Amino acid sequence: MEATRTALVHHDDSVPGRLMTSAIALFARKGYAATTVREIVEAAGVTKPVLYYHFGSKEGIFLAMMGEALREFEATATGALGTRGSAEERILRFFDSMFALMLEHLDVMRVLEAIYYGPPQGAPFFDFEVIHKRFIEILGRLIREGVESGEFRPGDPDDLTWAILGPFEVVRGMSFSHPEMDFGRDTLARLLKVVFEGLRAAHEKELVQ
Amino acid sequence: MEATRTALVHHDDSVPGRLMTSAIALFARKGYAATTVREIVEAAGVTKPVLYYHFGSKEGIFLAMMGEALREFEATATGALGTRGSAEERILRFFDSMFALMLEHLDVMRVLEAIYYGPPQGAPFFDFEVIHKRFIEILGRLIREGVESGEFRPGDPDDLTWAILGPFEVVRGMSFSHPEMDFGRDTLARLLKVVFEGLRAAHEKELVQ
DNA sequence: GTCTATACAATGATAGAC
DNA sequence: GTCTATCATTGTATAGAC
Repeated sequence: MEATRTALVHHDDSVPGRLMTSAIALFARKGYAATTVREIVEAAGVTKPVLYYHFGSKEGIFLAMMGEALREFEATATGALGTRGSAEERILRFFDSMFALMLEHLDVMRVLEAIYYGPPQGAPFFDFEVIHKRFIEILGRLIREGVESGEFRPGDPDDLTWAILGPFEVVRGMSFSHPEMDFGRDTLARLLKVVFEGLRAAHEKELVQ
Repeated sequence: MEATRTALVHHDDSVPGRLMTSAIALFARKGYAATTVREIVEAAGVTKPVLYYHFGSKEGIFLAMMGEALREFEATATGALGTRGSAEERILRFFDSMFALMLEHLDVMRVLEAIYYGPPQGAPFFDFEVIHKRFIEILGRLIREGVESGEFRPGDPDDLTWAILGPFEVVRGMSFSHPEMDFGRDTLARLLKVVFEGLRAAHEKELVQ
């Protein structure tokens, strides 16, 4: 059950690395429950006891995979905060970093999100909540700074936070369901700008409100 | 393999209805692959051959479930279009109808989306694409009308469409991952208003662009 | 660390009586 | 239409040799 300590998401060609690479690809393509240990070890070119030796169980390799993802997320999120500029610029930069990280590890993210948003598929418990919570917390702080400085219009900071999260959710979803449409970082930036700016025509602004 | 023709999502207490109710709840809670036929029939208070008699297979009951969902979606989407008002009002109404439908069938949606956005979990093929496509197509048409009438500012209609989809994606995700937070229809309406209006303060509008 | 061989429970599905 | 009993297969996991 002991997990390895090396960075397995950036899979080297060691035996545990190859096992992890295979597991990620298979979990992403078929789901956790539908993937068999036999398939994982065959794709890695080893036999079953090798997986049990290195990861202890099917659950073990899953948890190792998620643990590594969590560490990378924390590092990137923290790094993206140490920049300067307007609230709008900092929000753009934060989303861009997070989305780039996601695109780098699309398969891991697919597994992670399938379980976070959907049925657990028999996968062991993993506290995805800390990731989601931290993401929203960072975003909320950036929004609040923008409201306090007068850069953003007054309004419920929570509502503004959820609203600006929208474009990220859209490109995230499309990256999974329609990777061929290439909803990349530029698309995300464009959609964010639309939300910053609003949809209404200028002359409508005073009319409605 | 023959599917029943009655509305199974609004489960009556017939035997096929009870089987469908159980299957929906279990697929939603554990995932398609992780749910066993034995669990379904036990929850429905019948034995295994009964499921095979009515639905032919585990795949059969899944496909019946999705077929029913597709029919309900089509009916609601078409109904939501026959209303008048400004583009903004019609968009709000369209989203509200779709979200209400989703909340009514949270479990079915959880299964559907887990497979649409994530790994298929060994579930049989179902063309979810027609649902997604029709959703976007309707939204795009409403946006284009608003741009042409001058109600919305000029801009790439596709970008505006994806941007206004954001709030829906946010409340959808939160309904699944945090049902206790009650991201309901009112929240959706508020977030949509934020996007219509934009985040920037009024005096910033001309400065940036 | 990796192998062959296998234990053993659970799975989807069916035969045949009623 | 629903049951009991059972099948063949596949699942995770392990023992023991090298």
